[in-house]
Amino acid sequence: MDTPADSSDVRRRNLALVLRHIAAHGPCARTELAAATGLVSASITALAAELIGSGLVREAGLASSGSRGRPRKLLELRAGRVQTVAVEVMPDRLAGAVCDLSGTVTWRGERVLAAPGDPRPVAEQIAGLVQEALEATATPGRTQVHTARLVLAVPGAVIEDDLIADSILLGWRRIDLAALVRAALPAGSCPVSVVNEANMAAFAEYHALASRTGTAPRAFAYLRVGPGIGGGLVVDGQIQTGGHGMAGEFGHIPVAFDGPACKCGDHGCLVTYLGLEALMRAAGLDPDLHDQDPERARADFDRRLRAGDPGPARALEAGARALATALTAVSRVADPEQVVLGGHLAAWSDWLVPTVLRHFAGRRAITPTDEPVLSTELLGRHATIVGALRHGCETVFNDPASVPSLTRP
Amino acid sequence: MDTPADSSDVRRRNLALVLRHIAAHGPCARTELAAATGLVSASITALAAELIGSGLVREAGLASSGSRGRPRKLLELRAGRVQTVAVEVMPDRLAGAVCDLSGTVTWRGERVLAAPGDPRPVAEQIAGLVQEALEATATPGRTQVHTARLVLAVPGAVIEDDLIADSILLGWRRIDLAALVRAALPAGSCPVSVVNEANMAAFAEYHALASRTGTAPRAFAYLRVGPGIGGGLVVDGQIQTGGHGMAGEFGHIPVAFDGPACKCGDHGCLVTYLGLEALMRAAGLDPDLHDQDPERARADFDRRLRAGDPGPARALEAGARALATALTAVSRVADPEQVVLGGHLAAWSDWLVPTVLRHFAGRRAITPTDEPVLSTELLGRHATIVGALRHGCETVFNDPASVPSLTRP
DNA sequence: CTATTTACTTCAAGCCTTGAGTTATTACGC
DNA sequence: GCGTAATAACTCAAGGCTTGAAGTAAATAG
Repeated sequence: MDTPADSSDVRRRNLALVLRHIAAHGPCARTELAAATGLVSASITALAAELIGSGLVREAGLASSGSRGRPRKLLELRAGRVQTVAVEVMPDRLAGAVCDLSGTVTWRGERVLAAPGDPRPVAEQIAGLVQEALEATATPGRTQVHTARLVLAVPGAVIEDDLIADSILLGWRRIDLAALVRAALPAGSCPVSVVNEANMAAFAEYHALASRTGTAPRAFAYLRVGPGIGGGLVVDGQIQTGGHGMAGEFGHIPVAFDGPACKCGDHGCLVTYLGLEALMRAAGLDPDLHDQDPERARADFDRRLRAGDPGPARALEAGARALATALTAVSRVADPEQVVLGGHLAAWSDWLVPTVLRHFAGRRAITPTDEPVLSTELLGRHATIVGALRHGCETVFNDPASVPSLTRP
Repeated sequence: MDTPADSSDVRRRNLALVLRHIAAHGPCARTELAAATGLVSASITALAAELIGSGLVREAGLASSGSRGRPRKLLELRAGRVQTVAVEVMPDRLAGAVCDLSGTVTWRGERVLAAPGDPRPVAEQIAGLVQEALEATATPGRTQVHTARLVLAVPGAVIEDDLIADSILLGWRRIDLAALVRAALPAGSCPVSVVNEANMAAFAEYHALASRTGTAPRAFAYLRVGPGIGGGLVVDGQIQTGGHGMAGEFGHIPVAFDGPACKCGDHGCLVTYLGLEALMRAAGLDPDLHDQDPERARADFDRRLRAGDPGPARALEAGARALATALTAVSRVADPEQVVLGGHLAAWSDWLVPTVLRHFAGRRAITPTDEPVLSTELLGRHATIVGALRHGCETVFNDPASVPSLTRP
């Protein structure tokens, strides 16, 4: 913000503009790029030359448009030129993935954590998984691949740019995971970022929704209760982290100050109404099952719900009121245009959303139409890692010049 | 976001950097500017020359630093070169003010609205007040004054850049106030912006706090219940408006889904616990007094509170629980580092804040230290117009080149 | 009075975008 | 088959910007 600008910033921005257009709209000619970006064709020539030089883009044949005139030379993204590695750090295991610039996942891997509590061994296992990923995706003889970034998605608050402040789930406090992983990787490896996992899921859902509808909402919220509780806020395409890396923790929005006690120490959090354990209790099912085997508990609840058992339906009906309240709070604070529900909120949205909308409708007559549009997640379980990968790719989309020139074409 | 950049953007940014530094740190020499901005001294020479040319800055004598060497030529903000006009539109009256670039208010004026409901007459009366302001501040013979912007602060949601979507208080729906005022002003007048009034108060409090503490919080929230209910969210120095211009409406955060009915059509909004009428009712005072004379009601409540009457204290004690819940919701969504209370929340903060903090402390042992720092407003009643003026000045600080060169020195 | 130190300015160089003019490559009309 | 029009892309000088080096200005210390 307070650094001076020079012509390299201009170049960075315009390269990004061109690269983004090619990535988003598929192969296109320089003329189209000029029209779409507002740059003059001479500039496109220069920018395209640089992108071709760094291998991010390639000329992919001609497109005779039927009409007369010189045919267009199409510029195509060389997605394989860049890859991003993401690792999702869970309490008991790691999940890793690699994708190229197009977002195509080229590798997936998992690893059960040997010493979950201890940050240093975890960092070493992360580094090991990353090495495995890089070896698996290295194809000798193929184009040189530039690894843009390693993104570590953790369930915890991340502050001060990539320092994990706290993670209850992992039992960590002020752990600089990025530094630990950097130390465990060979020198000269790619840059490392640490981000919140639910925020990445939100980021992924945001982009999935944007590409489905064709327009990106200015303010967007993702709220997940299910395997993992959390969410994220995206404003103008940027993940909002807040002052302590805790923005978007929608699961712990209090919906009643005299509500049930929550594990977080507060009372009446949304999860105390919509968490699976709470739902089971409200449905008259045995909540102990949840502790023993959450997945079976979920399946059991789901089966009974779909079978027409009134207990689960009643539980969701009550939960929907809490959800409506929480979503109202989100609207009052951040006013998203669109809210996406995830986890079992998405799975059981047929029972939840109508009640929520009814609640909204009750007041829409008086207040302005400021309710968010509700929908359910598009990516589900993979959202976190997809978002983390996408987040890593943003590095390149924001600054294409960070990719070095190809030494040999 | 998707427009190309060229060297004029570089110039804009660097001019802004220099002007901001001079404005924030008082008269300073080119060498200091070079050190502070990171620009090279040759660039500072050129940038300063442009700022001097447009009259935003002037050379103000030498500063012999005591040590040897050529003395520094100080550059000083010429605050009077630019002025900003702001009008706060209230249901029954207008309040206007003019300030210069330093934020010094050079004129204040009021006008009782003749036809409050009707947008066009209101726009004409706004234009009249603005004309009055411009005539009152015009000093023939003095430096040419550039009027950078007219900012209209309204109690309502503002979307699509300066179109008022809805204002319940004014009874307006989708009124393009900026266009109406532009039409009522002489051709070639300054640009007109429409903004939410509580957001501007938040903006003012944000800057007041930042200049008092020396550092600006990354995420900041202002919450006012008093004469006018509302607030605002400032992230990285930017007012957050949300998708429908409704971000920061903290007064209508629901704190209990089965709480009292609110005028907004919802139940359990924060104002149903901390609005003055609710407080009076909870204190066992006659709530009808509030309708008749809110100011007297407030004074009455205040007197009894300070006299040790247990009723008002009890009402605030209960309200504080609601406030703690609402602030928790704000933290979960936006995670501000700092929250400023305004209106009677500020006046009675001695009764509210300890209870709120006690509530926070009850869970701090378990969750990370993500609670916002609480404080009370620094500007009070004038915050809205001060914020609106400041917002107008941002036009110039963001783009000093928008100020034309002086025709005569 | 000179040397030194510090502040500021000047100027050529390097990037970047732009606009005009040039070249490349096709289809259409005859 | 050939000239012409049309479209795409490239080349190049010009202009704006920052920069680094060299030069000038103006004080103090000895």
